[in-house]
Amino acid sequence: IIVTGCTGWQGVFGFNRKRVLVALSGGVDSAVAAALLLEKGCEVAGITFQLWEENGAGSSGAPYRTRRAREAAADARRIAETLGISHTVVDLRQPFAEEIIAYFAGEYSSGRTPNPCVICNRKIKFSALLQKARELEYPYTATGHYARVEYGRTQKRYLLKKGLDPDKDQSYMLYNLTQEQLSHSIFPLGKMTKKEVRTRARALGLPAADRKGSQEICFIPGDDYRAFLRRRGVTAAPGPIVDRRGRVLGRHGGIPFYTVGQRRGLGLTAPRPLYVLEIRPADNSIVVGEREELFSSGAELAGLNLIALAALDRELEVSVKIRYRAPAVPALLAPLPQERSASLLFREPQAAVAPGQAAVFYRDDLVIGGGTITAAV
RNA sequence: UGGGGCGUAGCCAAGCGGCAAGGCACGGGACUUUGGAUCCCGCAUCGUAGGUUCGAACCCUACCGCCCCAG
Repeated sequence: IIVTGCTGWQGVFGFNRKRVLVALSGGVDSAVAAALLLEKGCEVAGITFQLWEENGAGSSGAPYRTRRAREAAADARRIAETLGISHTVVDLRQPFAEEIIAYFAGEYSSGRTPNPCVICNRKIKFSALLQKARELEYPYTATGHYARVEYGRTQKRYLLKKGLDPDKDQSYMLYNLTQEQLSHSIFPLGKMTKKEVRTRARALGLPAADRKGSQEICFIPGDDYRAFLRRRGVTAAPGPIVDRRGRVLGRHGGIPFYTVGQRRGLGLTAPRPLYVLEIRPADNSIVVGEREELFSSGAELAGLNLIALAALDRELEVSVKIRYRAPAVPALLAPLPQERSASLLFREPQAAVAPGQAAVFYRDDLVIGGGTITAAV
């Protein structure tokens, strides 16, 4: 197994910088990442971020998940002990609530479908990780993500690449990272498969080795984001559900509780399944239609973050992921006049292009960049 | 009371003589660092009782229930 470990980085950063601060989530991946760095002779310290904890009993059947969240730090500590490395816990609940939770609720309230992890990685996790690394004088940071970083000599930029395990690749979630963040990042699992990671974890006797990876949004117990929003007092004014022709088919319980592409939970009767095509905050309506109506030929993006390019100054053939769990599809990426904006034209129409979601574009394994979908075209 | 219509799973709803579509909802599983996305699997003997028929949810009769029109 080849690991993008410290050795590979010495050429770039000099010789005696082998101190790595590893973010330990309490799960297998980050634990193995830390272990691999140790094997490479790095001086490793572990850090765990406390992002969220819901106080008070959740609504239906949430206690299990809630407890899990609370135990994550304890799990991480146990892992650190097993590995024989130091470990600190950093409380980021305040900034997390202000940045991520607020964004999350705000987006849903506006009829968009947020991707909190993408924002969190940039603004919270990697930001705090780098800051802590500086404080503690660790030149490198590492996480258990399935992705790769390289320095591109021709581009003179730090490049993000897909993880080699096609089933686990998490580069999508990292497209929003800054050059600064990438320049310090090591992803020890970038060339490994999940299976290999589990095997290593077992061999190392890591506590979390066989635990099933449960990855709901880290702050949503039981995967019920709607209940979460209600608990946070998100208001929901019921409104009409209409079809493309404007016929009223039913009522919805409030725009925040729906997402483009959604099929379940509409409570409508039709010969064929109905999907949410569009959410219109302007008149508080939700437009539904059949599967075929869900396809769009393109999308508009804002908040562009480029990784492999300094600027997008011409059209570019790329493959793009419209959502995390979707294959990359061919598309034409073109700059738009507005700052950090671009348009995408899919080679084949794509289903459920949801405003708020991230579009990440690639050339082969290389992440070119990404942006937030503002509209389906 | 007379005339007409209807009664299919929790809901909506196909079928109109040959082994009960589909959707919603529900249950289970897969997937999983966004999204009640996606993907699998499960889920009724057809208001009741008879009759006709090799065979009925589909035809006939009676009853029960509901709806509309008439007075």
